Amino acid sequence: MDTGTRLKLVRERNKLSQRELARRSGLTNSTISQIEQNRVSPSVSSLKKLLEGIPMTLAEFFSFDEPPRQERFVFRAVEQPDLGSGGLRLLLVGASVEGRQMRMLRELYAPGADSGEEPIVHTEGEECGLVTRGTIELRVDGQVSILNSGDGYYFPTTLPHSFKNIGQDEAEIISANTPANF
Amino acid sequence: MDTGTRLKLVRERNKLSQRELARRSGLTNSTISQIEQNRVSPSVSSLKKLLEGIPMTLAEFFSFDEPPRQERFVFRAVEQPDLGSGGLRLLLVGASVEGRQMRMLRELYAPGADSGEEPIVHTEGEECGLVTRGTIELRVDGQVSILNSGDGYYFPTTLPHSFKNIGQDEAEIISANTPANF
DNA sequence: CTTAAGTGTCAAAAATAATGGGCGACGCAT
DNA sequence: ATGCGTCGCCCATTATTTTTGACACTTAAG
Repeated sequence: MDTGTRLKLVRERNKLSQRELARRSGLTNSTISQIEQNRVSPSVSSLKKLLEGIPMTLAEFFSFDEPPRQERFVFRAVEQPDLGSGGLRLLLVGASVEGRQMRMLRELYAPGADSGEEPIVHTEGEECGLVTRGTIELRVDGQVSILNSGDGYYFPTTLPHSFKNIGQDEAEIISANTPANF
Repeated sequence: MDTGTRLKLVRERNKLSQRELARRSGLTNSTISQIEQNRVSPSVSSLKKLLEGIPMTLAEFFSFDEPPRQERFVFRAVEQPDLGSGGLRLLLVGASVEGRQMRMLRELYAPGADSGEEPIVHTEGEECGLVTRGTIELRVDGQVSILNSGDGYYFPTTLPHSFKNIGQDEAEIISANTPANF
């Protein structure tokens, strides 16, 4: 969705006229008109001023979108695609959900299997999970922890992290992370 | 945090030089230099082009905060507070994490226990989960499904929904929802 | 009907952002 | 030391955005 349409939607939701929003933000009504028509692309500073009159943050503005439309709610075990390789299976729940905000995985580690060092490709985001079977060695930012069934974790994905099954049986983790990268 | 600093941080995290990012985004390195020094405020269209070269969305860019500072990553089973009542235990993972975006629960349903009809208080948000033990009857927006171990679900929290353990043994669900309400 | 205050839009001037070229500084190989 | 490639920054010109000051339209009141 383009910036102009988005602004118009936000403004109308708050029952503000272009002129009223102009007064509150310190810009002019003409500017707002042109932005909403996508005749110009506002500078970040201008947009920021506009949103202060709403009020709304830039983050909220850009993450604002239509409620997820979907017909399917249930994703059977056999329908979950495997994103892993080798001794590691990563089964994705809700693969077909359009525009989802989270990614939930059922992670199955063969004995000795590990996730490999994850490169820091993402500049934001959080990851959490819970061990349901087996014994996992978790490394986050240098810290090493041993997790057994029932233990959970929560960390920012900006930190280097890796998982390894140090038990003799298969280990299982249910994890969720946001945003739903790939 | 200002836009320039933010961009610089994001660019450097992805190990891109101003010129490399310029090449990828179609803008010039001079522009990037000036933006990062906050000598100019980029237009949304320019910023969008820049972020496409990262790649990153505008929403991600503006919701990017300094990495959540926290010392603890692991949350043991015994440390997880119980938010449920009656035959339902809701164990919260990462309770003490400041400003987290998700809420992960380990949900334990006694035979016959249910979650009750959840009122629609939230105008946005998503919920997903996976059944790890037992048999659950899930109702979402009138649709009824039976889920067994390994089956997952994903739906918008704007829809009415409820869970019930229809098996003879305890049932377990690992769920995550966003935003981390309450 | 007339007036006044409200709405969103438009065109030309003023202000701001983006480009293209050039600068000194750094690391690295010759 | 010299050259080479890259880094980020600076500046004058060009391109884009923002303001100014209109315009046409709608609504409600006199």
